[in-house]
Amino acid sequence: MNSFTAENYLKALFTTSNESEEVTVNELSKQLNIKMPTVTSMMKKLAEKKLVYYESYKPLRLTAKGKKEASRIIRKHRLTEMFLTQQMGFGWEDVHAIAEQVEHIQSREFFEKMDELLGYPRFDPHGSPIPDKNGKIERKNFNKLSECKAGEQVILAAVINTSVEFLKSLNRRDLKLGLQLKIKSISPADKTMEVSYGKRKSEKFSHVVCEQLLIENILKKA
Amino acid sequence: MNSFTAENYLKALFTTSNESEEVTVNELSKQLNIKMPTVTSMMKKLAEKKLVYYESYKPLRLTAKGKKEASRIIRKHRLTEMFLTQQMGFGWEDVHAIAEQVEHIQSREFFEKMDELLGYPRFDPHGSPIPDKNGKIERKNFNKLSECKAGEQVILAAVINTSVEFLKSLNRRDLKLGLQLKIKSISPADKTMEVSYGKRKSEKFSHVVCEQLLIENILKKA
DNA sequence: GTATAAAGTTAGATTCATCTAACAAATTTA
DNA sequence: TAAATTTGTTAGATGAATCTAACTTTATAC
Repeated sequence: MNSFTAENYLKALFTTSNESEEVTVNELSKQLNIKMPTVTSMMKKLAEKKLVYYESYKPLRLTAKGKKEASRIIRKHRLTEMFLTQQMGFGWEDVHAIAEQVEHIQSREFFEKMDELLGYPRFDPHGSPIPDKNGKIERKNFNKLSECKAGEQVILAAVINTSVEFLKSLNRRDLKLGLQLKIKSISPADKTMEVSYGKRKSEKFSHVVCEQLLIENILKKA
Repeated sequence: MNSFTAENYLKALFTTSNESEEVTVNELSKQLNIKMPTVTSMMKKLAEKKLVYYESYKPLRLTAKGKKEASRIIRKHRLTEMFLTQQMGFGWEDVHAIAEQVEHIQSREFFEKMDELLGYPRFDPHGSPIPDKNGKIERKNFNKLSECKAGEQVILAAVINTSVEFLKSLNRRDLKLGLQLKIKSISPADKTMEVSYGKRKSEKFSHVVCEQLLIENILKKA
């Protein structure tokens, strides 16, 4: 089995799995844009390699080995995204497509060097955590901006939607991770939020947009 | 046909071809470590795509289109090698293996950014020319150190042998591109050269080694 | 200048990742 | 709970890249 192919299945299994760490053949098929019979047959092969648990008609689950392998790939992807923005000057909207390719490079040294040059970052340019070398992922419980109340002050910590269009729309409004946002008001009609940040004193964000933005509460000094 | 595969054939055709730009099936087969029948069948496919001229029992030749495509890949390879040494801190002995993988990445922007960050370099870390965007290659007529005479002063411009072992052996002797070498004497018995450079006042290089080192004559002021 | 060796091709097999068509199981719905 | 829908599997085909075995052409050597 081509490592490229297997890696893409593992990554999809990892990122698509719900809280119970399960994925259905159907979900995976849609995610990868590969027909179900192909997925089934690949799952059998990955099961032989002890990377997934596979039983007919049951949801799929990564084994510990599979999880480790998957997070190794996600680590490479996210380190690459970080490298592309921090060291090469790409915008956060441009890095995904390139990282999808770079993540398959087989060279421990290459990614270790990136990590070192970046100062061992813990989050990628979209705020997603970078798994450590053992596959451990820092789980921060960020809340959605849409769940905040008027008057709150929060910090933009991550974006859920990482599509080029969405990120470009955020660029147009000078929105970046780390910015402090102040919620001035929320429209009762459609939940549109009026927010101020940086030099922008009054920006309106639709509810749909607010659901794609993850925030961190500002730490209170003891 | 997978672009990865085709790219490797094109690259090999380009780098293996002699002055008359011809390569035999046998040579290509050895170069790529792929059996002759496989090469033959791939050549027929590349011929359909107008990338090579193929006629039964005749040597292979890249078309103009094929040459352009091949030098695009070599450009990506060499830019990557340069990026790895200059921007990431790798040694010249470590970059080839990584560049073999990175060269297949499909992203104009990625390589343009590298080029820009590097200041549009014209040679890679081993002294090989980096093809320009149109596939044009600067041909410098470097001479072999082995052909120099005692008393000459020259500059180390490139290495022919880019194997890890050879480059490490040069590292051990503090030899780098750009160094000025002074040929102190040549043993009549085995053509071993006694050379001085930098802080090294007397280093001996066997004839075999001297054949792997390309030099540039020092420019005389007008 | 024929015999031998080397190089190249053809034919046919294999493995991988994919597909479609047909069938089976599980889930949802009426 | 039986019918309809969705999900999943099996079987069989396809195209890509590779191989080996057998054959043909070209080059080399005596």
